[in-house]
Amino acid sequence: MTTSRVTIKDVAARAGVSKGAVSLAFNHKPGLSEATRDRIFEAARELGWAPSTTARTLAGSRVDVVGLAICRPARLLGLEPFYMEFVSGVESVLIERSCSLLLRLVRSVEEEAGLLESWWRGRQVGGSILVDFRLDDPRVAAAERLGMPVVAVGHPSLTGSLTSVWTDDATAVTEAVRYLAALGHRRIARVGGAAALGHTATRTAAFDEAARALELAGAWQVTTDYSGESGARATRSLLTAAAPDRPTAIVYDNDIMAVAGLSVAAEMGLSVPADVSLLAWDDSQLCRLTRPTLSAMSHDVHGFGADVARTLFGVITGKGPGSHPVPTPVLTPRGSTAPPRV
Amino acid sequence: MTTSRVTIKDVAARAGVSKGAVSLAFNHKPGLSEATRDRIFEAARELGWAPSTTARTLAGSRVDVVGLAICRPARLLGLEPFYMEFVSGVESVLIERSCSLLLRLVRSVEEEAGLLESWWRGRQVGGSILVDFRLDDPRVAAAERLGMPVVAVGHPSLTGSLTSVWTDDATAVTEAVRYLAALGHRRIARVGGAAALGHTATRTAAFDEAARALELAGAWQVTTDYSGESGARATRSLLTAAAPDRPTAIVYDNDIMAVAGLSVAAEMGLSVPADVSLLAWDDSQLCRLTRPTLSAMSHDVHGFGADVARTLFGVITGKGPGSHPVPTPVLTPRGSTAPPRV
DNA sequence: CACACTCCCTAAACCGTTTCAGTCCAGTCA
DNA sequence: TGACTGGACTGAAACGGTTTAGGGAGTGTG
Repeated sequence: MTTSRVTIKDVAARAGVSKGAVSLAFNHKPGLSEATRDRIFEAARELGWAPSTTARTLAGSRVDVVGLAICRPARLLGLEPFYMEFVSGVESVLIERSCSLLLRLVRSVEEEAGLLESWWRGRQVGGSILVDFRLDDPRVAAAERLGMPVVAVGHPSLTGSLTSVWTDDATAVTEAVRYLAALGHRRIARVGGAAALGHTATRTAAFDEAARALELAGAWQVTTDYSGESGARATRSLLTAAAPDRPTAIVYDNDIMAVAGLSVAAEMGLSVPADVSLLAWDDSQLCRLTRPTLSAMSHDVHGFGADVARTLFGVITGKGPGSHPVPTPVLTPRGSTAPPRV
Repeated sequence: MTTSRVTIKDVAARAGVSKGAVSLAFNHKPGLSEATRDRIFEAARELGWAPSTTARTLAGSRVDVVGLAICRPARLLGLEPFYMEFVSGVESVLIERSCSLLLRLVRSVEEEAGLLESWWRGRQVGGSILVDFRLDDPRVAAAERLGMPVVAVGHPSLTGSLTSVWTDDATAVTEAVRYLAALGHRRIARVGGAAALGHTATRTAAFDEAARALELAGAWQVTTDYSGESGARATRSLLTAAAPDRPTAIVYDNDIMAVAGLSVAAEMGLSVPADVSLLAWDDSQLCRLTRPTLSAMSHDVHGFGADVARTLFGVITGKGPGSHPVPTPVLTPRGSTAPPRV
């Protein structure tokens, strides 16, 4: 049984002031004596009142909701530790601005572009976070046209004039390949993520370049859908070649596929790392739970999410477009990488 | 460059009707001729107008947002495939009602109870989904007091008068233990989840009861925080006992801990399933990626989320409280369970 | 003493919808 | 013909805040 909703008017009456005064107090704006201010807060506390964000939004002040749409098949989403960790990072900074996160799962970037427009026109969000950029992503044009504050998580080459936050995938891939080469590997493969994704293309190009620069004897790349099954299938196909033509090291684009690869190697009677070295990406707890433990290119996804959120607030408050690189993933060697058996 | 926002007034003007008429048309309410209706939609299409949800909410119609607060340490969240899959199930039904999900990570259920109140008072959400019930959970009283439409994901014994959706954990645990006993195991352990959680208590009680009923020679239970590290630690401690006193089968409360357990067994030179059988819970893709593959108590988390969302809509539209069991997890035997070595 | 200048605070307009009491009009019936 | 009915549509009042022009009181100045 709720008593009829308490509004700003009740608070004003109780404090013996006008609605406007209450509004000023709650927005920490000048023009009120300290005594009045206190009286207002006291009244609000007694009545258990907090301003209605809906009314506040309608009246034209800021919108304290930020949007995040994710476009991946539901089946794969659950398994990617990345997103939840990213979201928790985003939340950590939203919370201190008392903002909320509007989360939406979509089936295509086109749908997401439409969603963005309706969010923005309907003033449902004050800004949005865009992830998983494709080449020629329609969201870039949509956000630019709407003049909507967004932060694009992806390399500036993919995100047009939008403010972007990105990890240097090219350098990370290069470092991964160099590391394996330094261990003595000459035949290296990479099991990539979704081909449609921009950062997959970046990594693919960087891998090619690194392989060329190091004059590797063999370099393979395949793209997948990030699922464990795909990772297993890709690994199986890479490892069926006879020993001299087989890769001696495989780099994966996430850790799920690396775990799957580990399992396939065992199934094929190959020992890791003696017969084949495995290197994961997006280092989550999972990499420390396997036998052997998985070496990985690890980065701080939580902190990444926080950076993105902070950058979005910058854009919302009118900061011009910019490009914000975050620290490159660093190599964390564990038990799955070693020099190849001679 | 956005042109000044287009509102219902513009649409009304263009269609040559009043604002009220446009409202009627867009809410599919009677009182308008077919011709007028068409004219209105046409005008709206030309202007690219959609009603502002903010104004709509303020004007007192329904709120098309549902809340979900999750209370687990950020570090663990990322790894639990459960939540993202659950969320994707929830979304699948929200989408067809064109609703959105307001997601919030909180640090305690007390904080969540407060959040619930501010969400409800501020009309930010039309209802909420409550997960991870504790014993004597403060959210029950909060939701009851506010008269807020919520669905509680948890056993009715924990959720007071709230509408609940729940899996029959007791039966599932019993089935798991029976299965292992049927294979010939007489010494069985369980590595449970967080002790504070209601369903952990349910499972613990059911395990005790099953062990008693089957007159097992040994039964162990520990609670953890669901993390891989904890799972590993618990497993290590269970398996250090000398052979005759050691459990020959271990049941885990999620799959991350089971994976960790598998790795610990290998580290201790024990073979799975010959020396020890392992049974996971919350069957995700992960269980098929290990060597051996993990047997699990599996259930359809996506469908579960969808059920919960549908139930919430029922509550929002005034359906009285109820208790909705969903299918009990079923045993999916794979490579990690077998009769004990004699 | 008149004037300007501050400082607090109020009143009213406004945000973009929904809702509801009416108005208007064509049609039916006695 | 006049009374009544019902359908189509309008106008204005909410909804709960923010914003801003301006009013009144107090202080310093010439």
